[in-house]
Amino acid sequence: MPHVNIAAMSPTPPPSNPPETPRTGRRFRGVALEDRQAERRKKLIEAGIEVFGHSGFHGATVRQVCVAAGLTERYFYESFSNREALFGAVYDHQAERLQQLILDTVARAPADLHQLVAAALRGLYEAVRNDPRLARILFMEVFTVQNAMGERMPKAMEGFTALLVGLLQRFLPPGHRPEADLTWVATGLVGASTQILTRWVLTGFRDPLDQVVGSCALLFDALIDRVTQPVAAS
Amino acid sequence: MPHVNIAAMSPTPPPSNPPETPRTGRRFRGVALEDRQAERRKKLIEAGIEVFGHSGFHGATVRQVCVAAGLTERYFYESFSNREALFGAVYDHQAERLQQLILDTVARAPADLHQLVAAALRGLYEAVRNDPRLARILFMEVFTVQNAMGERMPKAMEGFTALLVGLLQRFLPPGHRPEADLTWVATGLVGASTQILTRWVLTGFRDPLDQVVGSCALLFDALIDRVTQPVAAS
DNA sequence: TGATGTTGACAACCAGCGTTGTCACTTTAC
DNA sequence: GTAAAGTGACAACGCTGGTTGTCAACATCA
Repeated sequence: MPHVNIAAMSPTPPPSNPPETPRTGRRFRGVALEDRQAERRKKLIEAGIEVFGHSGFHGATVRQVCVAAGLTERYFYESFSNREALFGAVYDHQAERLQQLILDTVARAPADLHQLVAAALRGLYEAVRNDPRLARILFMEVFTVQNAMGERMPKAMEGFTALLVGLLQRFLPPGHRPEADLTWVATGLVGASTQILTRWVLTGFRDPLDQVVGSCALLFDALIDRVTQPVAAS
Repeated sequence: MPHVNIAAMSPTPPPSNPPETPRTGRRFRGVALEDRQAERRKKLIEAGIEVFGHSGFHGATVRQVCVAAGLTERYFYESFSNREALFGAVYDHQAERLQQLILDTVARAPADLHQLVAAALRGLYEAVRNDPRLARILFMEVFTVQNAMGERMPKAMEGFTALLVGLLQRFLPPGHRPEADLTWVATGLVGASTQILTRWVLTGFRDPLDQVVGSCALLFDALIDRVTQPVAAS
């Protein structure tokens, strides 16, 4: 058994809501208060993805989000105390999507680490190409949001990094490198992936997916080989 | 001769100002108009580094910058049309510093690519540790400034990437990889370096320089070895 | 049917900040 | 010495956007 608890990587699994949800308040158009609120919150997050992903955090206004959500400001403040709070929720939502995607790939992974890496990267890159807002929110805008992101972003990045460290430790002969070094190396690989991804987005996905994924995988493979094989020279 | 024109990498070398600078305007406290303006501009950029590096672009205000510079708003708008313009100048200034630092390392580089990479990374990381505002401005805040940065940031990143591609092409047997792939790989390595750097900054330089540089260099070395040696298996 | 919860549209308030203007004071040039 | 340029402190304007409040229309439930 590897050290990594892959399940623990999954961000805040929805607590299987207790069967007896005490529905309070008056029903409206047939739906309970909680459901209406949840529905609005969902709409706001979806609108947040759209607006933040398009205009960025600082370019977005609460009013824009509300228009996109088809709701009014009042309901914005019903679900979120301010714009930053919405961004936090949006970020978590998107990060969860990506992590889940990678975890799925890892779960039904081939035993070969190289193939596993290639598959995970491909899934990641395809997802972003299908929805470039992902990249902007997760890898660019985060940096700009002061408060929540001093916490959230490192957490998410560490999530990916830890997953990678776990994989490396699982597949590599133990004791080859101290874990601290592995963490830095994994950090670097995460950075390489995201930088390539970001540039790919910015250049309008000009180069084919295979080339981009292949180049990124080459970095992973090189590192894996290097750490796997006993040191040769120098 | 390698393809790279290293000199061309250097951003906008100051044009050796013509000997006969037609000093206009009245002298004040013994200095000419142009010199006073240049002095103020310099102070503003220095203040910009301080304020942007501390509060970020969106957290900074023109007034803050002016206070830090010991000047008034009027002189801000004398040198820069708005806050974004100042950020652009600050960014260029810092990017130039770093690029120059790396170019210096490369210039008096050992013939061994591994040692060269290690030296360059060490210089880079030391510079940032000595002035963390560098990292924030160059690797974080850029993303958040819409207009100018859609241009500037890619340019600067491409600068580093192109330098790296040039190095690889110079030291590697030619024709091993298509250049397009090399560019993506170099992009990844730049991303790895900056991600590690950023995380190092955010964790308060807890881990020792040697460890961080070593881990980052490991990625470079692994890639270099992999591309240098003829493909083994797989 | 009537009282009350719910919604939507939108005005209003408030603060911050970019930007421009005012004015007294200092330095320079003649 | 005097007029004009230069400087510094700071007020003032205008806009934008976050946040709260108003009000009429509609839905629900007794």
